[in-house]
Amino acid sequence: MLEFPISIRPKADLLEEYALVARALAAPARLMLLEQLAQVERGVEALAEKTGLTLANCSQHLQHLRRAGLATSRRDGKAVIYRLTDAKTLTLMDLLRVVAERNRAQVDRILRGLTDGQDAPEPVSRDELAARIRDGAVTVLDVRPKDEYASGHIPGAHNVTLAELESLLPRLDPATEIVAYCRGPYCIYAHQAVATLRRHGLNARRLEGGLPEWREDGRQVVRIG
Amino acid sequence: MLEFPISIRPKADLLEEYALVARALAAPARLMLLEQLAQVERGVEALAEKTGLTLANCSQHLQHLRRAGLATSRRDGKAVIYRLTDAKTLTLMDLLRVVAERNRAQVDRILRGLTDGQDAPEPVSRDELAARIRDGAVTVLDVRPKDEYASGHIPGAHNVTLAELESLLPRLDPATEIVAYCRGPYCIYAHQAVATLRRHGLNARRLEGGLPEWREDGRQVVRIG
DNA sequence: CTAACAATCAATTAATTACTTGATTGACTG
DNA sequence: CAGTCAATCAAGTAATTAATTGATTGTTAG
Repeated sequence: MLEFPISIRPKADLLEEYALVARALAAPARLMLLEQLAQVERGVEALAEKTGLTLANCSQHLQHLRRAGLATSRRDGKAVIYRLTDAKTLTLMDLLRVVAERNRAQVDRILRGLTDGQDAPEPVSRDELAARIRDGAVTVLDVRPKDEYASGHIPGAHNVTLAELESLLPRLDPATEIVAYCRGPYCIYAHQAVATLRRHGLNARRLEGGLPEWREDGRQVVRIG
Repeated sequence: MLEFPISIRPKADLLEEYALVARALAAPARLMLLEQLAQVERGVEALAEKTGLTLANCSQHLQHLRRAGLATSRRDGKAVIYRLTDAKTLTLMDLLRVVAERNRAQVDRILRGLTDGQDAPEPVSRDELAARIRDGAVTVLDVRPKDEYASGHIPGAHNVTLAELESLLPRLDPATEIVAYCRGPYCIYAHQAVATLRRHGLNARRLEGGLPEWREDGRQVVRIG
């Protein structure tokens, strides 16, 4: 009779299992994929295009994420749709960022480079933004690509890509506060948008976290189509 | 004039920074070191002995942890003492465990092997244990090595290694609940102790987390010497 | 200053992991 | 059922990372 053998080095085997999860987070390509999956579930080909990975490479990275339990997949006709397993994955991603920002001077240097050395103001909390939306006292900008905006965005947010932002500047009111958001903790679009807006004298801040975190808080999200 | 160059691929560079933190967690040897550092700060030689790594290898792993911001070091005479940077590191370690336990059947299999296939009871929360200690209605066992017990333990806990446990069995009262704890989320001593105790008809459960988590809650810890 | 000790560095080898290419599988479509 | 499309697999190469060994640095003690 064949049984699953019990581990003869349980401690080493357990550590190996935990390390497997960490290894899944240990490649930039997979962090990029997780960021995408945090926006909306997608098939392998779409993910490959979004991230610039080749199809086979993308598939292999996704399988790595699935083995580690960070993503799951289901078949839908010819396509295999991947999504994040649960919010624990988002939490893990954000903790990585927090630790890196606290302890790696290099991270500050990169973020500062995004704003031409200006000091960026503190981000707006999601609670605060929700309150200001209720009062109508804020312009909300979603700085992600059109398709991601379409698959879910904060109610009332206007979709403006960075390329479009310049042409929008004259129509923005310097008296109204602007809050910009993007994909979440790893995304730099909102940083860049806020830097551009402030350079032009507008009162702009970033939202803390991005659309995935807003959704995860259980707040309302609007879909198109 | 030389300046720090601003990043020309800020997104890729940021992801590389976050992946660096994850990579630090991606080796069993380093997880073992982090578990040790969670008990008490130590020099490189002591850590090498505790983990079974060679001195040079241990030093290199510790430097990897330091680069990632998970550990920090200070010089004390001839010795270099390493410690965890902050509680974020503990949180990261525990999240790895949670994700692995939720999604990796292999983890269940290993943990079940520790208890001869018995179902283990739910662990006791730290709040509950604190309350029971106040009432005097519980025997607390610290199942770690003597030196780790000496460097900090839960008030009133008795230090019993697994090797000593058998000889203690006759002196334990089946009517009093026993709570066992060890190093924390990656440690299996408490699992094994509880399994042994229950096999002998005693009413034993594990503490949720270990000494580092208890300390992190801001609860009292006793030192010897 | 010299000896002793703790830790790190440098260089090599072994082992893993990432990416590419081309073949294969599975499921729908006409 | 053949054709098509999406994804995976398999095999090979390139790149990274881990562990070992021996030399070197910094610090204290005598």
